[in-house]
Amino acid sequence: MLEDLISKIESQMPLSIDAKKHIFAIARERDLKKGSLLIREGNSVNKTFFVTAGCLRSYCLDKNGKEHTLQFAIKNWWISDFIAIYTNELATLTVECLTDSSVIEFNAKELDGIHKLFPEFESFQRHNLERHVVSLHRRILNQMQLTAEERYDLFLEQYPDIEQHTRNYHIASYLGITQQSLSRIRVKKAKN
Amino acid sequence: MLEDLISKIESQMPLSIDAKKHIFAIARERDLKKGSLLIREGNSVNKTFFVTAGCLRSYCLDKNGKEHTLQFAIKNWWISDFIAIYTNELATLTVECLTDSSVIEFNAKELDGIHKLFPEFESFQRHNLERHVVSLHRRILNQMQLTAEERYDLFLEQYPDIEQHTRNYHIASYLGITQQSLSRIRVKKAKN
DNA sequence: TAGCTTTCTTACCATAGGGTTAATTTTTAC
DNA sequence: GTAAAAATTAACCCTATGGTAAGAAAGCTA
Repeated sequence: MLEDLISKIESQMPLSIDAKKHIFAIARERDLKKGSLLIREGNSVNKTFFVTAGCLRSYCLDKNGKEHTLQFAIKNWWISDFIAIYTNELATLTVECLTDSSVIEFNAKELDGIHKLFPEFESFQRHNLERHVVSLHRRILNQMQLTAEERYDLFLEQYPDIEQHTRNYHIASYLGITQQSLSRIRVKKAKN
Repeated sequence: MLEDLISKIESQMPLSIDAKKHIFAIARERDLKKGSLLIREGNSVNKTFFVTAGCLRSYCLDKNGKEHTLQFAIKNWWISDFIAIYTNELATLTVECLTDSSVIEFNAKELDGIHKLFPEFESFQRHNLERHVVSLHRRILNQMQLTAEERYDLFLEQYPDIEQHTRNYHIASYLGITQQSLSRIRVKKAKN
């Protein structure tokens, strides 16, 4: 529901009536079935999604057809193909609903342009971009310095409830291992 | 030299005399010896660096004392510990000069605050943040879907002149492999 | 509930890359 | 320019993870 987004914004900044109205005007609520694709590799992209229920992921296919999950998104997270959005290139990612989900859909340019109409959004958006940078830096560092098992532990911490919604091979493809390796790790952990 | 930065900015946006003066006022030119550390893990960080000559890198140490290079920076690149800058946490990275280098040092908050005095910087800074996000996304995807050899090829493309400045183990620690593995890859490529 | 489909586990062997050490080459420092 | 230090290569074997395939379990569908 749109109220989820409004309260998320209001937890970070005061929101005028007019600004709220504008958000209502450019937002589109969508309910989606498990398996729906919001963005498809190779298509043009101009939408960003705020998740209000369910679970989605973005992934790419490598030249051998193997999937690599870049991001999961649950309630109150944003998801899109940010490479495509920020570079105006075609999508290299696919965004898929892992469960029945509800999202708020925005035209990325309209959303991005809010600060032109409502300058109070300027630092809010800047701050979100900075946090995005931080989370990506962290992901890179974790991938470099942690073992597959440590990355799995961290995943369970960071996404405590997501395991119910995802297939093992989704998690494996996020961790950068095969589902067989993940299965081995789970067996090993169950023994301890 | 500061002129390098000015012309880099002017290649992306018009720059008023006043704005230029302001940049001169908050910038500090520094010449550094090979091996100097600009940021040390564990210390507080409030500086960002624009490289005008030489070559630097940022890296972290894992719990086994192994180095992992997050970024290289050559002429016209920015480098810092962006996690620390954007979260106000202590540095998790170390920034090191790989060669004698020249940088322009900024207080990160002052640099970031330019758009408050000169609003024309707002979209410039936003755009830089977006490009930062894109490059990090790309790094993650490359690390996930390419082999060590493919990542090395890409590295040579992206940093064509950097090999002269860096030790093999710097490159290996950027690629996520050991220097022995990199050595093997180089031998293999030399044979073809 | 039965039957079908998908996912998960297990076991096998294969392989990329890691760790250690020693020999060689390159760089640094005097 | 030479000696010392550091980096690279090479060879060894080791380990974590991958690929394939088969069986077990779970989830859907009728």
